[in-house]
Amino acid sequence: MTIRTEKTIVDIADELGLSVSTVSRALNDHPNISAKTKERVKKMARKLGYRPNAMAAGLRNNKSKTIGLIVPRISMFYPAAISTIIQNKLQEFGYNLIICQSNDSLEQEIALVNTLYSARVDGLAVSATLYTADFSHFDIFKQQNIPLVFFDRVPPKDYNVKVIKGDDFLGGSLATEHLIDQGCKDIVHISGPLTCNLYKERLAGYKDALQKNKLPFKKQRVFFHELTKENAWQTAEKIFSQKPYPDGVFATNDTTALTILEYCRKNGIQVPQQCKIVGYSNDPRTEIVTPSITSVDQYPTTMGERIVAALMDLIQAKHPAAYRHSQEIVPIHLVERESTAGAGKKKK
Amino acid sequence: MTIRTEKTIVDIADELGLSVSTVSRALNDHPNISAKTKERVKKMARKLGYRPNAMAAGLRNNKSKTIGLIVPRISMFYPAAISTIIQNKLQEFGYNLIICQSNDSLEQEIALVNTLYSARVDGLAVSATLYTADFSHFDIFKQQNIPLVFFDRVPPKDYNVKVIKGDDFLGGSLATEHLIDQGCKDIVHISGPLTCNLYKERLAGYKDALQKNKLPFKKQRVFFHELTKENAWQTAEKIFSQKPYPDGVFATNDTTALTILEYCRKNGIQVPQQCKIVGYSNDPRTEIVTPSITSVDQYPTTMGERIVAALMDLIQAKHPAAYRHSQEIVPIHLVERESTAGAGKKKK
DNA sequence: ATGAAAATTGCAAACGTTTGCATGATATTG
DNA sequence: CAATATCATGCAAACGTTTGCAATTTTCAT
Repeated sequence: MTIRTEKTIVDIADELGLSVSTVSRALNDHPNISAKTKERVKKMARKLGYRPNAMAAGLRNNKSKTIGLIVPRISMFYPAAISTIIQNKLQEFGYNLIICQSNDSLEQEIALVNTLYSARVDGLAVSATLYTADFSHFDIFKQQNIPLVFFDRVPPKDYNVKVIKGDDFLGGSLATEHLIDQGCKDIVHISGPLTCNLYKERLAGYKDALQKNKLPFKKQRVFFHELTKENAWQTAEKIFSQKPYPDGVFATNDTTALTILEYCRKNGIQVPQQCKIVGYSNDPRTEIVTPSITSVDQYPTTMGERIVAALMDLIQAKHPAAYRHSQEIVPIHLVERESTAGAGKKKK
Repeated sequence: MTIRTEKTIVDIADELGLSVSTVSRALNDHPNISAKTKERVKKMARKLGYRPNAMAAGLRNNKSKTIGLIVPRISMFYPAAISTIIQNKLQEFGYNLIICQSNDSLEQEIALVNTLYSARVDGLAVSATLYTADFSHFDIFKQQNIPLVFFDRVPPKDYNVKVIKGDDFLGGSLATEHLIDQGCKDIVHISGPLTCNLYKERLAGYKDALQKNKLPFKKQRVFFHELTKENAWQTAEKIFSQKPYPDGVFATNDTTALTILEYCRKNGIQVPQQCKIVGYSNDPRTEIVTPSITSVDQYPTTMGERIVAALMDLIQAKHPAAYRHSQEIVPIHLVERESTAGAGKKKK
């Protein structure tokens, strides 16, 4: 039933009495082809409505001009912001982007790695699942020497691979220190699964800041949950189920910070007077809520640009030696807002 | 320098002393192949670490198992929410998704259509640019009978194609009527470029509601801008540059509504007492801001699911007759919040 | 005009699959 | 046991490009 009307390079060749090789070279501006032949060919291509078949070219060249991206979910602010940048940047380089979501499921992540490999993407950028501890399903990419870049949620150092991440230790420490500077003495930290480097490092930063400021680290003042809104609400209930209330909360993501704020507002706990709050990622929502929430900005634009730069680098170079561990750190900075306003002994 | 280690179907055949055709059929569970051969082949495939080459298969079959998606930008709530759903749904059907952003540039949109065609996507879903009036660059897809679905921002009826859209007329009218019900007499509407069906229809809904309630439609109470935050702020300044202030504002998107609220708060205009506000899309930000903003929910999940359903339908059926105009309407509903609380003569 | 160098074009194989048709092997029937 | 039906496998072409090498044409100095 399908009416074949797709024009190929062969049609152009026939029409012009040329060989397919000449047509191919003409379309690709090969130096061996005379200017006037190129013109003739291109004109005919336009006339026939010819569009190159990327799959055929890809098969022959063993490259797809396509990059794969795996993120937990594209509806979350930080990965969404990064995806946007990556997509736009890659477009400039003539690459397509296949965006996939693991939905934080290891099983889905594994499946995606395989389909993206099957699609023969020329490179892969990944922010792993919360629970990815074993990274061996990414081995094919290393074996076949296909550019592979991890960002944000990354594997441990011994999984030799290119890594671009934020300075989560510094972020955790700055956030905590800021709360201390604003007068907090009893700071709760809400963390995530420690399988994930992010939360481990932010927690370490939190500990470090307490220590440097001679405040005790208390195990029971650290809460763990799985970073959904529902869980955050439960954690809030736990935190405020008994006195004394903390005078500061450092949440490891903004959704949690927003939920804590909501809980406080609904339960008459004054923010920032009674309890100060800091979040992480500088989600736009933290800015518009009342009071606005102090948060750690992760420069998603920089992150996205660096990811693309790294991929393009690896694609160009492509000497098999590329698979050593190499880590790039994207800076962070604290955006101070109303949720941490206070007496504020100023920083020295 | 590259070490070829990619295993192909030929390697499996050699290893087992079978022909490639048998291997191919075995891997695809063709009925003509005996159970034990299938087992042997699959086992060897696993052992060799074989991964199918999607490009080779695609070239042969003339299908890529890939769908293209073009949206203005994936960082905006509504398209982002839809993309999420589409991606997850397609994954279930074994399709990859190439997400592209036109950045509301017609030029980029045209380029994207061509690359996606070159990639030989098996289907294309599009939410057009604000300024796309001529849709002829999508003609190739129609000519080649490749499933094509427009959603949200869609072409006019005479561009015979499958269309899935929200009920924007109803949305505009419900929003306006709600403001009237809450006691507003002088309602400003902030619209977008009328090249885009969405804004035209919401505006029509606004007019209709005024008329039905015997309120005058005044041209100078409708403002047009390009829906960025900066422009929204300028529009706010224009609106409140002279008295009388409007007692209601119906903004055609949430970013604008949020900006109007911000302006009001900074300038001591009480919301909702002095001025009520309604937005469009039910962006999560409208819920958390103070006061929370009434907005029109567009059921992005439903939209995403319908898009995928439509694409899969077209892919299955594929009788060339598919290119008649066909329109599907996704319902909307008004989510009432604090920004329109008021006397409220209740609806009959 | 001659020959060699330079510029342009063509031939044919290859990329990794899938599939119509033919062939070979096994089972079934009278 | 032959003849036939059924099942399992193989052959070879095709999908639309790209590219090394060979062949042809043009250019240019002698």
